[in-house]
Amino acid sequence: MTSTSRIPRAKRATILDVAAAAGVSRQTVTRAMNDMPGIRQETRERVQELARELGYTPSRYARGLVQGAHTSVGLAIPDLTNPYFPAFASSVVEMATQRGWNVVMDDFGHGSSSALDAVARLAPQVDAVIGYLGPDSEAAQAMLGRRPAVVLDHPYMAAGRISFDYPHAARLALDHLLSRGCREIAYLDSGTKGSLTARGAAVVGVAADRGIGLIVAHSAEAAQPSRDAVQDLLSRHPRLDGLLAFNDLMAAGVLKALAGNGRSVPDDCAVIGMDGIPLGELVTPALTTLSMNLRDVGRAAVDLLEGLLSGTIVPGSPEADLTLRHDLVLRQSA
Amino acid sequence: MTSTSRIPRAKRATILDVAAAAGVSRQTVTRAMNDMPGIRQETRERVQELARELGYTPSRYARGLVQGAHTSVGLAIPDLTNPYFPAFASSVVEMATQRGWNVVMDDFGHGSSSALDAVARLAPQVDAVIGYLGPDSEAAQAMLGRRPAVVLDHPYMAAGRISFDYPHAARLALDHLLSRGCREIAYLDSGTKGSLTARGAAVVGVAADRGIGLIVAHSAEAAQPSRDAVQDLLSRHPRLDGLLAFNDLMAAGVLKALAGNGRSVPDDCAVIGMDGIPLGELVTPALTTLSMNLRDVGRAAVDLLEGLLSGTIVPGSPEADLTLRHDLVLRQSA
DNA sequence: ATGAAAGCGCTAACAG
DNA sequence: CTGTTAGCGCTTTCAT
Repeated sequence: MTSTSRIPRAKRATILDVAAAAGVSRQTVTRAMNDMPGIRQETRERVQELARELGYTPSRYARGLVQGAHTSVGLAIPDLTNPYFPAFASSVVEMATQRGWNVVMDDFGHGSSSALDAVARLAPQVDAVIGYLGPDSEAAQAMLGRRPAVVLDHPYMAAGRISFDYPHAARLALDHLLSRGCREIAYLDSGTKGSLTARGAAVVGVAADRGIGLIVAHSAEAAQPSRDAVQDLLSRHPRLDGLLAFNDLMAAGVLKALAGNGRSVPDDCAVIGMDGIPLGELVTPALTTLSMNLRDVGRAAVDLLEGLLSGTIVPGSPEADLTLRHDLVLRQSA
Repeated sequence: MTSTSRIPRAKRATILDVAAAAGVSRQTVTRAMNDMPGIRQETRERVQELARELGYTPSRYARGLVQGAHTSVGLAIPDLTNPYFPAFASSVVEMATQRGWNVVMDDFGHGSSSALDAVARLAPQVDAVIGYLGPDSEAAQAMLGRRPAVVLDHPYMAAGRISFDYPHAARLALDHLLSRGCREIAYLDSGTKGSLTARGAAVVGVAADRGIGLIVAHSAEAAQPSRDAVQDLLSRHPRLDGLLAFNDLMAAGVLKALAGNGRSVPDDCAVIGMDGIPLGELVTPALTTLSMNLRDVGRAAVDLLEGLLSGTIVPGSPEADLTLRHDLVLRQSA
C-alpha cells in the first residue's frame, strides 16, 4: 500500500443517535444515562444497552455548558523528578479530590518549556492555577486574568501566595551547626555563581547576623551536580566541617561526595538538608533536615484557593498571603 | 462591620457582556479574543481591554462544544509517594503535552479510594485513561465504554496493555545472585503472606526452574515496613546471603535493616532491587537493580494510546499489547 | 471591517 | 412515565 488509508475518525455518537436507535426522546436517554428517576427500569436498561453498543459517551463540553462548570485547577510543577514536587502534587490532588475538583497537571521540567508555557497550556482548561511559577508568576497571573493563581515560593503577590520563612529556617540550621562546634561552614545553593536564591539570601543574611564567614557554593538542583560541586569545594576548603544544602536531593549528593572522599558524617563534616522528603531517611547517614510538611503545604494551597474561588478571601489581601515555617528534624547527619 | 457583606459571586461575564460593553457584536469579540483577522487593530485592543476589565474568560465548555474537543487523558496513579510513579507520570505528562493533550491526574493512594473510584472521577472528564489499575482494570474499562484504557502491569487486557516480562527479570536477578555464590536467597514480595504478586510468582517460578530453595517474605510496599520484615527474616534465617526486593523503595529499607544488623552489603548479603529509580544511586551502597526506563514506559503508553485513539491500533489486538523488559543495572549492592 | 444567523450536544423546566 | 421546548456560551458560516 503506497497511500495510507485515511479512516476518518468515526464521528462520535450523540444523544440523538441513541434516542433514535431506542425510539425514544433524548430526554429519556438523559434520564437513563444519569440514573435519574421518572423512567421505567426496562426502558432504562434498554437505552443503556444501546448506548454501550453505539459507544455513546455524553460530551463533557455540552454537559458542562448546561450544568455550569465544576471546578478544575491547573497544577504547574517544575520538575516531577525531584521528590519534593510529587509529594506536594500528591497532597494537592488529594485535597482537590475531596472537594470534587479535578486537577490538570503540567510538568514543565523537561524540554525548553517554562512555567509560563505551562500556564498558557493550562489556561484554557482551568479555573485557577496552583504552582511553583518563579519569575513567571506575574505574567502567569496576568494571563489568567481574574482567575486566581496561588504562587508558591516566589515573592510576587498573585491572587494568593505561599511563602516560606527562610530566615527562620536558616537560623535553625546555622545555629545548630554552630552549637555543634562547626567552624568552617558552607552553604550549597541551587543555581549558578553570582546569583543567590531566596534561600541563599536568607542563609547569607543569617550568617552575617551571626558574624560567621560563610562559604557559598553553587550547583544545579540535583544530586549528581551537587556531588561534583562538593568535590570541588573540598579541594578548596579541606577543613570544611559543616554544610547546609539547598534541598534534600542535593544534600543526598553531598553525602555521597563526602563519603567518597573519606569524610565521615557528621563527625568530620555535618550536613543539613532542606525539604524533609522521605528520601532523607533512606540515605546514609540519615539526613538531618529543615523539614516542611508537604501535606500541609498542599492543604494550605487548596484551602487558600477555595477561599479565593468562593470569594471568602480577597485576592492580594493579607489573608491570601501565607507564610510557612520549616522545622529542624534531627537525624544522623548533623 | 458586624455582617459580612455577601457579594454574590458575580455570574461570570459572557461574550455578550463584553460585546455590549464595547458596543460591538459577539463575533467581533471572538475575533478580538482569538487574534483572528478581519478586525481593526484599534477595535481589537479596545475589546481586549474591556474583556480584561470585566474579567471575561471564554467558557471552555462552550468553546469545546463548538470546536470539537481536544484530547484529554486521565492518569490514574496508585501512590505518588513511591518515586516510581511520579517518574512515570512525569514522562506521560511530557509525551502528552507534546501532542497537545492535557492530562488530568488522579492519585488514589490515600484515603480509602480505589483505582475504580479514580476512574469514576476521571471518566466524565477524559477521552481515555492510562493507569496502574490493578484488579479494577476490567471494571474500569467497562466504565469507560468505548474510550480506551491503557492498563499497566496487570493481566487484564483492556483496550491497551503494557506488561513487564517478570520471568525475564527474575532470571536476570537470580542468576546474578547465584553466580555471585549466594546460597540462601530470599525474595521480599509486596503484600501479605499467602498471596504472591505477579513479580513474586515469576521469581518463585524461576527459582524452581533453577532448583534452588527460595525464602519468600512479605511486607507492605514502603521502606519502613520492609525494614521490619528484614529484621524478622534475619532472625529466622541468619545465614541469608542474597535478597531480591519487590521494588527499589523496599530495597532501600532492606539496606537500612541490613546495615542496622551489622551485615555488610554485598559481602555478607547481596541485595537487588527492582524499578531503577534514581533513589537507587543515592542509597549506600548504591543499589543494584532491575531497571525499567520509566521514560520508555511513559512513551510506550502514550504512543499506544495515540494509536488507539486514532484508530491505527485496534483495541485488544496484539498491537495493543506490549511487553517491556527490565535490565540488570549493576551498582554496588550485588 | 463588522454583523446576523445557525447550531455544537446536552439537561432543566415544563407539558402531556 | 415520556416527550417538547428552551437555552447554556461560543464559533462557524454567510451576509452586509
